[in-house]
Amino acid sequence: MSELHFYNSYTRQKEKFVSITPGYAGLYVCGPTVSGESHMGHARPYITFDVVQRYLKYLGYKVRYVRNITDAGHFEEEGREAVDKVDEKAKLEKLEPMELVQKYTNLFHHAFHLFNCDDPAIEPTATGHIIEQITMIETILEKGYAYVVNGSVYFDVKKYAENYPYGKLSGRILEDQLETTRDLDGQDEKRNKVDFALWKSAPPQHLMRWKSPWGEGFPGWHIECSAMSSKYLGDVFDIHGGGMDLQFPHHESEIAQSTIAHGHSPVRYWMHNNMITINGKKMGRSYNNIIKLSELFSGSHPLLDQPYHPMVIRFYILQTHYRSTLDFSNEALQASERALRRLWEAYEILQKLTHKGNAEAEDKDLDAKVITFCRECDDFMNDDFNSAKVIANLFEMAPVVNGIKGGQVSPGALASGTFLLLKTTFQVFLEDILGLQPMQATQSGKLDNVLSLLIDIRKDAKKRKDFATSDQIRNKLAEAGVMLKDEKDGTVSYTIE
RNA sequence: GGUCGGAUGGCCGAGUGGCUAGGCUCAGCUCUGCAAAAGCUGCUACAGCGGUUCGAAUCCGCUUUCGACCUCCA
Repeated sequence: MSELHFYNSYTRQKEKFVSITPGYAGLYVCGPTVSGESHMGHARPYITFDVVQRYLKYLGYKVRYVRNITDAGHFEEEGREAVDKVDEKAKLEKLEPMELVQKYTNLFHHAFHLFNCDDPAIEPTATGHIIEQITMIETILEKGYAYVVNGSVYFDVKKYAENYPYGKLSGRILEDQLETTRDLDGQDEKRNKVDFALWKSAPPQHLMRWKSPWGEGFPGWHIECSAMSSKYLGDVFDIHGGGMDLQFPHHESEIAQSTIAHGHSPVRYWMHNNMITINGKKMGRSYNNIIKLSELFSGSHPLLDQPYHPMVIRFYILQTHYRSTLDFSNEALQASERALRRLWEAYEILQKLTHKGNAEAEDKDLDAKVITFCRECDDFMNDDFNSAKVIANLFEMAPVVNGIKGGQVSPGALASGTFLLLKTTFQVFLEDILGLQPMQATQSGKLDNVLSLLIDIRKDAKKRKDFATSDQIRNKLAEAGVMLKDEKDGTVSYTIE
């Protein structure tokens, strides 16, 4: 079997994954800012890295998955006065800031449970790690790479860039940055516009504030991830993930801070997922084009033709490689819904099928094909987590499964070992690695009883060739959202929408 | 303006220098009382123009065009 390789944004090439401690893998993913409801764009990273995390576990790694909650607001540094989004929103919603962030943290958790994302092993909050952040800032000050102005602390990027490769991750050249940003307004406390805040002095009306050696204030955005990732994963850890839009300045700043504080770069492998777009444009709060997850699940958004099940969204995201943009459209989502339904049905059929036990395949060609399709799934995941190709292979095998059930493929076409491999591959990749689940909630026994009564009545009608009655039952049930299906063997199955 | 990344069949989307991913839609056929489902078959694309090559959608150059980042952003 091949070995895991994936694209490292830092080196801009695919690299073989070698963990720092054999058998263990540390993964840090930038979590959400909980000043508002999560939208569709947020689904991309957390589903992507959920699969990464699942796959590492599948490979046998003990994974420590850390994903933070940013519950201390960031602030706009340039132009007007600092605006803290949490602070601002709390005032708007007339909530205590911690009340606000709790509310949106809860909503976030709820949504991602619906997506069947595993909970991270540790989910640290920014406000719970103020001391760690202050300590780290102090270290950076001691090393001479930060300066204090009016109770705020700024990181000296220019000085850093003289000694370290600043801009490598995001492909930026400091000189360009300095040149294109010459027009500072006189108010700016920073020595250079490229500098960023480690700690910000809080204006009097600011609700979220903590005591620090530099007066009351609040931490800068970038420092929380550095402080928390190093606390739980160490000064150097394996993988850091997040959206591409965080590459600069967030991740670039993380590297700079940690490099000074700890003496070396913090991360071995950087991974960045691409954006979800809508009409070709990135979906984002500032573009005013977001579709909230709650709206997606309920269908309550002008752009939505219908509600979409969380599993449809998950499948839709995994059908595309994580480094490609993914454009939203109802057509695409509906295609995913049908596709997932078909694939899942084949999977359920497969789990119920039994093999007749022949050790030798009756159809050698088909047998060999199936073995190849199964084995390739591992190779595809090992090649930069290519879930799109895994799904394509599963679809290749669906007709084999359906064919066995429908009689077009002989029950002994595959050798018993291959049949078992097929079963295992579907189960492992679909459920364990891609993290998909059935869309249909398990029905209550009572409804089952009612339906089987109707099905029996209809069977009698069919026996008597009373198709008017049998069709009436089927049609009326369909109107009520229950689809009946006459199987080849005379049984009747149904699905509930 | 700077940096970077895309442009693939009706739609969504993989992708490797040569062997037509996959999904959805559509059409035909098989099965079926009918339907649905399923199976089979068909629809063979890579923005344009040059170049490298025996051969390029895949490599290079130019053009057109879309986007991301350079402020908060997943």
